[in-house]
Parts: sequence; C-alpha cells; structure tokens
Amino acid sequence: MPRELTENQIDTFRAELCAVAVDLFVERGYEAVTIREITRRMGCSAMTPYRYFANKADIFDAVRSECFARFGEWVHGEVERFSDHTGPIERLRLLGRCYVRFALAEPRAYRMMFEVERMHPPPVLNEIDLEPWHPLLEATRAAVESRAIAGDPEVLAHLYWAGLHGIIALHQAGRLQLGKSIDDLIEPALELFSGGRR
Amino acid sequence: MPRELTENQIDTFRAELCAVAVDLFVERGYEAVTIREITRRMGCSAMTPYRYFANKADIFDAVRSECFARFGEWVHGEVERFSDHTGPIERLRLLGRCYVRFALAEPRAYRMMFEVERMHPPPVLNEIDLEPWHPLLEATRAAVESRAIAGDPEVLAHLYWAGLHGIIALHQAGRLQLGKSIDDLIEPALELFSGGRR
DNA sequence: AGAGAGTGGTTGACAGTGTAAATTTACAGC
DNA sequence: GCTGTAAATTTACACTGTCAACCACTCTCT
Repeated sequence: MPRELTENQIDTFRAELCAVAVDLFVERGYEAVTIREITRRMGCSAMTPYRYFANKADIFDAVRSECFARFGEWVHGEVERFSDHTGPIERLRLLGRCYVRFALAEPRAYRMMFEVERMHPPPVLNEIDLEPWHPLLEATRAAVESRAIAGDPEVLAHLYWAGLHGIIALHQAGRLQLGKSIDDLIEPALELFSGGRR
Repeated sequence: MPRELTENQIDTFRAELCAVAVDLFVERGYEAVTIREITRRMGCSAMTPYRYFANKADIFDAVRSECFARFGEWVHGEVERFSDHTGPIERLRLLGRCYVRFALAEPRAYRMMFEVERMHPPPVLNEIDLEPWHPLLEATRAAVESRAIAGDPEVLAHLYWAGLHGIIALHQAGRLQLGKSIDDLIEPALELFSGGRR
C-alpha cells in the first residue's frame, strides 16, 4: 500500500494554498492570478493543486470563504466592544458603520464575497460564512421588539444590509454622482435605513 | 495619399462590432468572450478590431456604454407613460420598479454597468450614460419640494438608488437569506427608501 | 503612366493560460 | 530488496490577447 493523504494533510495543503492565494486574489482579482503563480510561491508544481481542488474556480471559492471568515472576525471583534446597554437602534448604526469600515479597509475581500460572475449557480454559503449576518438580524429583532422600528425583522434586516451594500457597491464602482462621496451618504443612510428615528 | 477611414466608417465598424459583442458579453461575461469569436461572427480577421479599439478592455467599455443606452431607453420608455398627474412619491415608486424590472430582464447588462474589476480607474461616464439617473433626481427634488419627504434631494436620490441597487446586487449574487426573494423585498424597500410615507 | 508612400487588413508568430495525459517519484507491505 | 499504488511532476495541448511582418490597395506627385 502506498502513502495515502490523511484528512489532516489535505486540510493543511488547502489551508496553505488559501493563505497564499487569498493575498493574490484580493490584491489582483481573479483573472490576474494564475495557478502557476500560486504554485511558484508554494514551491510545488503547477498541477499539484488539482489533487486538492477541482479547478481554479474551486480555489477561488475556498478563498472567498476565507474572506467571509475575515469579515466575520472583523464584525465579531467590533460587536464584542458594544456595551450591553447600547440601545437597539444605536446598535444597528454601530453595526452598519462596522460593515462599511470593513468594505473600505479590504475592498477586494469585500467584493469577493459577492462575486458572482464565475459560478453557476452561486455556491451556497455555509454556517461560518453567514456569521456576520446574525448580529444584524438580532439587532433588528431587538429594535422591533422594543418598538423602535416597525415591520418584519427579517425584511428590515435585509433592507438595512442591502442599502449599505448598495452604497458600498456604487462607491467601489465609481458610480456615485454629483461629487457625492461615501462619507456624505453613510450617516444619512444609517438614519433612513434604520427607520428614520433614533 | 491612400484611402483613409472617414469618421463615419469608424463609427460604423465600432457600432457593428458592439452589436455583435454586446450579446456575447451580456450572455457569457467578460472572460468567456474572445476577440476571435467576435471577429469570426463579423467575418473579419482577429486583428481588425485593433484598428478601432485599443484592446479588449476598450471593447468592453464600448459595450458597457451600449448597456447604459439600453437602460436609458428602458427608463425613458416607462417614464413617458407616467401620467403628469402622478404624485412625486408615486413617481419615485414607479421609477424604482422600473429600475428593478430592467435588472431582472437583463441581469448581465445590468451587471456590466457596474463592473469594476477590469479597469483602473473606472471609466468616467458620459452624458448619455447618466441619462437614466436624471428622472430619479428630478422625482426626488419634486418630492422634497412638495414636502412629501425631507432632506437633501441629491443625498436622498443616492440612497433610494443605492438601496435598490443593493437588493438587486444581493439577489444576483444569490446572497439573500432566510428564503427571502427579491419580490418579498422590493415593495417594502420602495416604501422605506422613499421616506416611509405615501 | 509610373513610382512612391502611406493606409487598412491579414497572416503568422509569441508568451502565457488552465488543465488533461503521460511519466516519474515515494512510500507501505511483502 | 521488490512491487503495487497514490502523489507529484513533467510534458503536451488547445486556446488566449496582441505584436510585428506582410500584403493589397488608393492616392499624390512627377
């Protein structure tokens, strides 16, 4: 019997490759990254990754998961600093600013999370990917329960998130008009999207 | 002196190429389209386009402009059907539905308008590209003037547009959660983003 | 009319891509 | 040691965008 890869070795290689690839993808984008460049940096042959990934898109998928993890950590770190006495609306706003800050700090990582062109259909997100979504949903539920805002919490959370995402996306695409900057829009957005009241 | 291309011939060729390329890009995405495929369909050699465009990205740019034009026509066509007696808030909602319908009818054309990965920096939009933006700005100004909503019209128009764009983008990326569909979100969005009142 | 020049378009490279297939290497059990 | 098999590498292929050399043609000037 020959040497066989243990589950652990497989995970280790995948993680190593991701660590190399995430920087490349995040700073250069999908097309500009080549398998050969990744493997050169890892010191293995160009075909080795194909033992651990189906193809380039599959590698990209793994890297996107890594980006979700980064985002999750970022949000988690900030949420921990929220005081327990913070009101639900204020909590929503803090969360919103936190989302936007991540998008501005790591624009390509942010974009990768919503990249869609590459795969049909878009891959389903796992539990870890969804982690940053939960604090927002919780805060929205709390705000509705405390009657600070009214409506279906699940819908309201989507609208809040989508609104911020839209601003970020337009900003990143250079599509904000009339000389408006993202900073001009965020605070009004937080107010409007969180129901227009404090 | 040899025969020289007239301005008209240049425009004609560019338009012909765009007509072929727009369908390809819109249905397959940037990477999946090759110059050779475009030129095969046009019946010319692979290098001919390089007399009229700097490179592939430049072709993509022209095609994006074409997408803006389609969007502009779409919006224009719908706006014309609005009654003059339509109130400003109702007008905003009609416009919003109209934007969303375009995004659903031509998802890739819509995405191309906001594609950013390819160029540094993102190309500046010309007057025609901006056409669909004006009705929204006008409607928002009217709504503010009539005191239906309050705030800076330019900011409010951005927020309205960004909010819808965010929902569309999340929908296209398969990122809506909890089984929510875009249809579940649009009407609540129109209400929230247009100030929460009728 | 003929030569020369300068244009648009084509052909034929070339370097680089993802990855399939063939080949070599490395290890477990005899 | 040897052998069978999995892992890794090497080789090869079809395909990409696009540069450079080339061809064909039209116009100007003698």
